[in-house]
Amino acid sequence: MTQRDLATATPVVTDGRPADLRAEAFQGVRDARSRELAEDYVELIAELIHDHGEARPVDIAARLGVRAPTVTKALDRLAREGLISRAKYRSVFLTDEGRALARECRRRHEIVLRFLLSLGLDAETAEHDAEGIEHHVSERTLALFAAFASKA
Amino acid sequence: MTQRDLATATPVVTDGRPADLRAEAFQGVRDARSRELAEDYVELIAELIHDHGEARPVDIAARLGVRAPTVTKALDRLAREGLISRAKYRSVFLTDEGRALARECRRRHEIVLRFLLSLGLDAETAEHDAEGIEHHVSERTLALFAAFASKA
DNA sequence: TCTGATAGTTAGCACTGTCTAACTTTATTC
DNA sequence: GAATAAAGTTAGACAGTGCTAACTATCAGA
Ligand SMILES: [Mn+2]
Ligand SMILES: [Mn+2]
Ligand SMILES: [Mn+2]
Ligand SMILES: [Mn+2]
Repeated sequence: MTQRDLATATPVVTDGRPADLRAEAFQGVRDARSRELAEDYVELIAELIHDHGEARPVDIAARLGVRAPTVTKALDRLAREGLISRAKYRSVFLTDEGRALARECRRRHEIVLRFLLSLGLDAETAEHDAEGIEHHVSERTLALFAAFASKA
Repeated sequence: MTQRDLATATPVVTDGRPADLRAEAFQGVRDARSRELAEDYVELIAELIHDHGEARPVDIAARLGVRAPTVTKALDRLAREGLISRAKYRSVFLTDEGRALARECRRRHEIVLRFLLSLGLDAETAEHDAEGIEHHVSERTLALFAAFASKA
């Protein structure tokens, strides 16, 4: 068997799935990862505005566990992407688009969280895991999670 | 209410949880994210070695859906971290540490995958979501997933 | 209204993870 | 065994995500 055979023998199969389907899955995960930050930021900003009337960088930093300049830079990106609006030395506002994304993220977060709790997980671990998992669940999975949680 | 009050009123509570617990969760997610790449690589390398006798960069690249130089650089990092060993222009081997990590990742991957399937998710979406979720499930959650899948 | 404390920004560093273009090495095939 | 194809590396670009140190702006209280 030549190397080329090894690499591309008719449909390339490793674990029973063609290589490009796997590649697609990995691509999807990379995409999700690139959106994670923005999602956590807008979700948190919406929450701060709701609970305290405004979202200040210092509060964002404290809750995310990062330093102030990290937040400044991230907010610049979010502004560039049209998710927030801001003026120098002032607190942050969500654009319509940002608000929509925040709502969507909050929904995902809560479905995942309720699901984990309904499985019997303790509250702290559930919050922990939900914070990561929320960015990697498809709409289909989410539907199953929601159904399970309301049945349980 | 002054700004300082807003930020640190006795225990800072937003949604019922103190800010540092949340920060810890986000820190955990950032840590997980920084391990994701290494995990996917060693898992895939182990699989290629098992199925084809060797793990060649070109095959890794095809399955991950990235270009060859991306793989070269990633493999350099993995070697630096002691997870793989390699010689220039040759295929890749796992160190003992790499093999151990690969086993652990494969286990997590399979538990998450089986769980999603047992919830009723279709195979392709399950693979997709598992590829992302696997890096963000705690051992506790994993135990609940495994129990649910074997009961179902 | 000063003034000191708090908040925010800027500059600059480090590392990750992706790419393309160009080159080198290895493998296949005639 | 020489020519060609395939695989792999190197160099260099660029964006993201984090940090510290140093500066600037705003706010709160005397
Ligand atoms: Mn999150
Ligand atoms: Mn969240
Ligand atoms: Mn994965
Ligand atoms: Mn995996």
